[in-house]
Amino acid sequence: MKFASSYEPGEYESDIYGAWEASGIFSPKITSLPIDNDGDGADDREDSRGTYSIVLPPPNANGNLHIGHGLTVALEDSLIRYYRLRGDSSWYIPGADHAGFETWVVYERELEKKGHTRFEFNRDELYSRVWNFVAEQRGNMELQLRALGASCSWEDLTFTLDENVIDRVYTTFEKMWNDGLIYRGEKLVNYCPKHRTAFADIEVEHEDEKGTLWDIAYQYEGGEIIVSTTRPETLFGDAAVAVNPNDKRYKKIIGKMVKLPLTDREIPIIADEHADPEYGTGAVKITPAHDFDDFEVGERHSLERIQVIAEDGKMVNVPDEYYGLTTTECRKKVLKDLKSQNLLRGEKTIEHAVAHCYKCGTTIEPMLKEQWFVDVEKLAKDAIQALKEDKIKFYPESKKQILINYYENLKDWNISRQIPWGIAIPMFRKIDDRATDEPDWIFDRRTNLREIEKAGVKYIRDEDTFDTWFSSSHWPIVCTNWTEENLNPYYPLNVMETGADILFAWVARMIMMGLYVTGEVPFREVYLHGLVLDAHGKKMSKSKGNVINPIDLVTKYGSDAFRLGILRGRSAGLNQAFSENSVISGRNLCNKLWNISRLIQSLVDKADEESESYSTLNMGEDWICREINDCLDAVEKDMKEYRFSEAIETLYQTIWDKYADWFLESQKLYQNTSLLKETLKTLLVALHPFAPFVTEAIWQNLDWTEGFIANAKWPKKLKYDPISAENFENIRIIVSEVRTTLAGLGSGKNAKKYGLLYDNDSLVADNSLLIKLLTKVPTINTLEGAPRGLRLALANRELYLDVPAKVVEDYKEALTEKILAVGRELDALNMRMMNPNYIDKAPAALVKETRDAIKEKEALIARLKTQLEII
RNA sequence: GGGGUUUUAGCUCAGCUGGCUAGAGCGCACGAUUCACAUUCGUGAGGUCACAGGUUCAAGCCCUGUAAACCCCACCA
Repeated sequence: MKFASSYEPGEYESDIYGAWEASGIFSPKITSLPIDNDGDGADDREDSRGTYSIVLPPPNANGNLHIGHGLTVALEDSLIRYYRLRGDSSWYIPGADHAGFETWVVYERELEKKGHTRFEFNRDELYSRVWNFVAEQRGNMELQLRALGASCSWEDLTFTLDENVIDRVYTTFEKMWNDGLIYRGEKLVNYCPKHRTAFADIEVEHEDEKGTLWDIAYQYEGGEIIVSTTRPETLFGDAAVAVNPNDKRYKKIIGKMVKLPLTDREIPIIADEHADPEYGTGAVKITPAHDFDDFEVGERHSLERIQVIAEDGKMVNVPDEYYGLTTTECRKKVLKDLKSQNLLRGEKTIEHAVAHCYKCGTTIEPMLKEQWFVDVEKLAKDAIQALKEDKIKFYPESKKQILINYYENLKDWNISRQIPWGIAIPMFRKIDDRATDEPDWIFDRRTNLREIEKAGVKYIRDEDTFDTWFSSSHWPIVCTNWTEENLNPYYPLNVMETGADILFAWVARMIMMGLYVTGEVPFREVYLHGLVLDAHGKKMSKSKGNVINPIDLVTKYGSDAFRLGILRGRSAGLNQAFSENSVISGRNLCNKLWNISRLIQSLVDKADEESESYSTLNMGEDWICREINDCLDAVEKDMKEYRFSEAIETLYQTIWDKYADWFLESQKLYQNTSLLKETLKTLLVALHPFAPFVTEAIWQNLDWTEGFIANAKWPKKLKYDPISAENFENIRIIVSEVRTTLAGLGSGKNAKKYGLLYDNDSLVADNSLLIKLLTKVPTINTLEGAPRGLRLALANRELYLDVPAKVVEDYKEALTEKILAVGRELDALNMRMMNPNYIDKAPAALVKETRDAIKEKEALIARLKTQLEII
């Protein structure tokens, strides 16, 4: 016997994965390139697609997978495996992300642990150090993906720093540069003084915090104006005081020069809509170099941008006594000095949003820097158009409009990062001042060089690297090897499956980049999953200690159990709780299926006949064929609509409740082995996308299966007799009623005592063995003489449990309750029929259904009442 | 400040185009049993579907409003 009495995933999983990988079934070769006879760019073959492609959102190369990756793989691999079974050439393309900033933070921490800082090394040294660090870490993540069952084509693994990726990124950058979509600008950027790098808006986290709003007097001849600020230390960078042009209080003094406190400088009072008369004193100091709003006010009024906070977070361009202080120290001193000069006129506590570095929590300092920007206007416009034309379908649907709103308000994209770990920006700055005719910046791919010479002019490479999202927005393009010359059947991807949290950062940018580079959307559908929360619906975090490691669950319960568990009860776009219970339930299903197979294999072993083709021989067999077909229909529909949870639910019910508890039980009377084989194979294949390992382990253990189930064909519908199938439903109803009634009589042991009597019922007579088996009643006989015992609550059958009069007496109360309950149902139905509008307006079929139901209930009540009278 | 999502059994969630006598898993209660499986089998309890109106023959589902929770976006000094 090959089947142990329970399924032990640990004994099979790694061997199975190894066998799959070695067989090459995960690596689709593009066997036939498109055939384009008429030159319209479209593939002329009838079945022009036949391909199914998904890229794995590349996990960070520097660490372990977390629960979100577990969900990602469960979703994506189910799709990939399903379409592979359906006969498509499925391509699951794995990747790894150098994760510029993320990895950099991890590495810098390592450096600090060893007592070093980044400033001891130059950019190139740092780059190669991180490269080695990542190379050490990367294998982990890839092994974990295998443990989750991801049927990736490993030979196609793409790393975000692979040469072809960098190449493609440079090509795009060059095209954008030539199209005028790239510009260098001095703008305020989000700057983290700890990490010393700029961020995109999206990488900044805003939090409401308590702060203080101070009132400070700025004096002029014959008067003063009180400004309100939360950042007194930046006053050294003030270029003006703004008031609202409609603010009557200040109208007369617009244009006056005021003396900037603690300095000798004078700044003007200007009129600008930005000043809100309702807020504070209605007058606001303008610091263009250190505040996003003020920057814009400064632009409108051509104000000087005075930088007073340096990149290390310390004060510069300020009077000596403040120079070199941190912003916090400086704030204290400024307040103290203002107070001593009697210029501090008030303070109050307010609540305001403060920007933080999403990694270290340090307050973001708006900083004036020269950076590379992408002009997003046209890119966003094209993306919006594509979305409005429904070129991409979203799951959940609501995300589409959210994305359109995002595009509509998108600001230019800062793509410069001041960290060494990343793709070097291929721009070189002229250092030869005499070459006045030459442009200041030129594009060149030779980023391995620090200096280059062109036409006798020397240029030095920009030290900055690209924002990670600039390269990863090319992911569908680079992973499928799309090129200008190659009509690639795998591009666009069928679906982009990823976390809803990176809709803006990643999905939005892939769409813009896909359209810009290829002229086509990069994927036809987007499925977004939500966060996996802990069992109580709280976010998982290290500090809360509620983090669940997917690999721990895989080790404990098996990969399939994890996949089934995490998909259960989950729908698109929602942040939903997850608990070990659902994994346990998945583990139980695997074991159930294992034992079902064990039973069937043992039955097949015992059988002598060897029939290749199956046919149904009794009602139970017809019934299970019908149920399995319904299940296949449901699963197919669910997969098309990404309803993973429902597909699994249906499979679970079909395998456990229908196949095992009814059909296999009924097969214990005698066995139709060819049908057993066929139905088991069908169910195994249908479950395979979700539970790849156990289905493969079983497949390999069965004597009558070939090849890998991972590479099998999706089952065809089974043939059966529908009338016979429906008859089995009646058996089920009878059996259920017997069981319920027996349970209502008290002890389950009664089943051993009481026989079943029938009057003129050929269905029961013909299937008495089966009914005995399923109900455990000892005898089934025809009723002789007057009715006796307990009549079953079935409308159209004369069935009695042969119980003594005293027991019937005890059952009286239950019977009365039953009559009342049916009566209530009957009343509800009658109410419906009494409404003439119902008969007029409801569909005829429904009205008939109601009429039939009424007849049935009436009959049932009549029978039960007779029974009551007999008692 | 703007937007979105959620609210159904003790817990986690289904319920797709309105037809529902509202389902599942886990948990709970009662019972069974060693011959595929205790990771088992059978039975059951438990819900005015957040609240208030409305549309409809018919509302968990559609509309309006209210409340709560969560999330995203946003420069408010």
